[in-house]
Formats: sequence, structure tokens, C-alpha cells
Amino acid sequence: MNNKLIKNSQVFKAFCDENRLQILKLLQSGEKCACVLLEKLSIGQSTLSHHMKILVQSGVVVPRNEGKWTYYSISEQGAQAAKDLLDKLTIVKPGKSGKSGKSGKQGKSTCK
Amino acid sequence: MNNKLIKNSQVFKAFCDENRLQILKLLQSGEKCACVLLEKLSIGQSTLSHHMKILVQSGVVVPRNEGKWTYYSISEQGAQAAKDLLDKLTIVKPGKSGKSGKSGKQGKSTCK
DNA sequence: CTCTCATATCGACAAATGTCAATGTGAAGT
DNA sequence: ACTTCACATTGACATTTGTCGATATGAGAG
Repeated sequence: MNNKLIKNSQVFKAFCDENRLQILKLLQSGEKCACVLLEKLSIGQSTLSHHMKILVQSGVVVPRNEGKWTYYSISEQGAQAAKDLLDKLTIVKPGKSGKSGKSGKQGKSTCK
Repeated sequence: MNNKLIKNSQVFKAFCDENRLQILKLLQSGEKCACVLLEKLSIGQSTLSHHMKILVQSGVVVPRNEGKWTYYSISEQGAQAAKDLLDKLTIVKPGKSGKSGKSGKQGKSTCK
């Protein structure tokens, strides 16, 4: 239960850091090698590795290994999953719309 | 520029905490008074206030004041803005698709 | 096999975040 | 006015997160 909420929050952490957004922006033009990303990001190599791990764990980015290089790209499937989750988290269920609780007027000494 | 990335990251911070996700879940069934939220969340009052501030600042939740009470609800407009932003951040631009860089084969001693 | 290169992991540290208790503030109720 | 109630703000503290330098790992190249 609670675990699910924590897992969901993990997905969005991918988008909660300036450098990770920058990385995503770079990946929007196609797959990139880690070393290419490193060139453009004024952060250290270990820090990049850390951010890529978070992006991959969120499912939004997928790695591809080729020899000694690792290429990263945006997973359209993972991105869609994030969008679906966002929908799920923000959809307002029908029925209980508009003002709070029941529709009748209540006293001034209760918030219900 | 950089500022924009930071501002964007702020939006998603709304979804990066277990308690905030719990709050959103509660708000999905309609507008709720802060005191009602407080009852269900096993967190202190000041902590709730802190979380509500972050949710409101992200635009996903809107407050409504009535006397001494504050009611919160999900902003469908704010939620849509977050979805649009997520789209913008994860869309893969056409053209540079598939593998990295150019299409021709390169040597094994370069990642380009 | 050894060396080098690309990347991951580790350990340390600073900054940001979540939490609470205490206090401030503004709106009713008496 | 005084009190009470709902919520916000502040200050202190613990946890989490981002960062770096150093080291480990794994894949070619020599």
C-alpha cells in the first residue's frame, strides 16, 4: 500500500533535478553515449552515472551497452507509463465534485 | 534558461513525496478541508501545512479560504499543465531516431 | 597479460527536504 | 476584549539527495 506510493514517487524523481531535465532534453534528439552527455553537462563522471541510474530506475530512460560504451535513450513506453501514472494521480473522481462534502449549507462552526 | 529547468522540476516535486501522493489521493474524491486531511495522515499540523504549500505552488492543488478554514482541491487546469510539461520533457523528436548519431558504421574505438 | 578507456560504485561531505514543537496570525464565538 | 480555533511560520534536527574524488569493474587495444 504505502509501498506503492513510494514507488510512484520514485518515478517522478526523475524530473525533479535540473541536471536530469537537461539530460532528458539532450536525449530528445536521440540516443546518446554517456561520454557525450558528460561533455555537455559540467558535472563529474560519477555524478552523471548517479543521475543516469535514477533515470533508468524510473523507467523513463533505457540503457544500451555496446562494448565499453553505454548509450541512453528515452523510453517512449516508460514515458507513457509516467503519463498514465500522472493521470491516475490527478484525476478527479466524478460524483463528489464542486464544493466540499454534501451540498446543503452547514453552520459556521464546522468545516464539514 | 537554467531557471526554466528548475521551475519545471518544482512542478514534479509535488509528486515526489509519499504524504503528498496520499493527499492527492484524498483530494481525488473532491475538495477537502485541511483539518480533514490532517485527521487521516498521521503527520503534524505544521507538516501538513508545509506539504500543502508545495502542492499549491506546483499548481496542481488550489486553496479556497472560507472563514477560518482552508479547503483544498485538485486543479484540473494545473494537472493538465503538468501533463503537458511531462509530454514536452519526454517527447522524442523525429529525425534523429534509432541508434545514436549518424547511421553509418563507425570504428570500435569511438562512440560517435 | 597488461594497459587504457568508459562507466559504476564507494566514502565523505554539503545542501535540500521532511518532520516536529513552539509561536504567530487572523477569524469566529463568548 | 478575551478566548478559542484553524492554519501558517519559525527554528531545530534527522534524513535524503547531489556532488566530488578515489577506487573498482569490465571491455577492448597493444
